[in-house]
Amino acid sequence: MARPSQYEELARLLSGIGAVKRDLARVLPHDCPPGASVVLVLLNRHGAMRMSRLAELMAIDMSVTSRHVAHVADRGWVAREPDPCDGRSRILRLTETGSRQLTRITDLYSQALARTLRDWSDEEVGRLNEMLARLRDSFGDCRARHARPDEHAGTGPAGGNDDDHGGAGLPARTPPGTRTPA
Amino acid sequence: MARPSQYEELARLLSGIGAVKRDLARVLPHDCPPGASVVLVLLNRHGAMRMSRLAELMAIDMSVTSRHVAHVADRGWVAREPDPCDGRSRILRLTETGSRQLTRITDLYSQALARTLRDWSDEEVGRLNEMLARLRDSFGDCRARHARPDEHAGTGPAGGNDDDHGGAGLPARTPPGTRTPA
DNA sequence: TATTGTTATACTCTATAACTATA
DNA sequence: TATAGTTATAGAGTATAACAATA
Repeated sequence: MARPSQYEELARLLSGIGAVKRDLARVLPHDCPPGASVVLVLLNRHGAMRMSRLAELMAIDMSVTSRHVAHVADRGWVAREPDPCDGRSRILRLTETGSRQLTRITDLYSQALARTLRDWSDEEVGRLNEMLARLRDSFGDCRARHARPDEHAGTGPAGGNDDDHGGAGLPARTPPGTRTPA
Repeated sequence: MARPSQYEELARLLSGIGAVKRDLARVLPHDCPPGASVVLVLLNRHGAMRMSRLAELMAIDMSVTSRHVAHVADRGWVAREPDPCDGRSRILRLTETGSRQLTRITDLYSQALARTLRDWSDEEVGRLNEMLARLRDSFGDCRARHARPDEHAGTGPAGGNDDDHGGAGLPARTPPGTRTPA
């Protein structure tokens, strides 16, 4: 348990991270905004999966996920294949074109970060990453506990380690969309 | 300079921080969303200031700042006083009511963080804060360099240390609103 | 003519709710 | 009846551009 002032400071800093994300987003191509990019990143990292699983990884509602997926599917970067196990479901898979697009945006993002963080050592960036991962985990615990292991992975271009489980869900009592009454 | 894989990891983690921020935002009162809350926090921390300075601290366009300020001014939390030095400008100042509102939202935010980060030590949260502050500074360097010291501070309820200078601005070559062509 | 701030418009992202199709 | 996914609608946040008032 930290001192209250530390929490206030953290709250303030988290708010400022928005500007960092906005700046980074500006290096992306016009037809591949952050939401679409994340779809490609996660499909590459975790392999083919269903809509619901992707929504869980992105920690957003499935309706929003559906729109992001429609965007990348329209451009041929992701294929929506029927799920042999469940007619209601669709399996999302990164296409070859999508894989090339992912390479492009990953390069752009990394170059921007390399420019901006040129005075950070590899070890320092590593420590920041660890902290952010732990922060995400602390917030995502309740939601992530229910996450099943990738059911349809393995066949895709899949990535590697599976330490990512998206990231949200409040302490446990505040259901999404519920705010303290004014 | 860090390894490219570290940058990719960081990009992925930053994207996940959005969920953390959304969760935190849900504890705020309906009539005081994040944008409005930040206005109160910054006016308390830096003291009375002009619109342009606030926009700089928030690292957003002044048109957006103007809307956030209108929101909190409508509720009596912030007063827009004429600037004796410049008829075009307005001095923003936190009111007594605004100060009480700030206390409320700070408590809500801190309590939410305390619940979520109950297994983080004070020192660990401190390290995370340092990292985030440095990250913000790395991104905000070029924009912050031009920031003048608070001109109209001192008189307000002003806070303390002035190590905050908002936070954004890309490496230097990418002007706001410019994306790599698809 | 340049600058401060406001307003109108548009875009991205998100959530809720209604709806279709399948289990 | 319950679940997977889609679509319509609404709200928060931001950026650009046009505008008013002042320097």
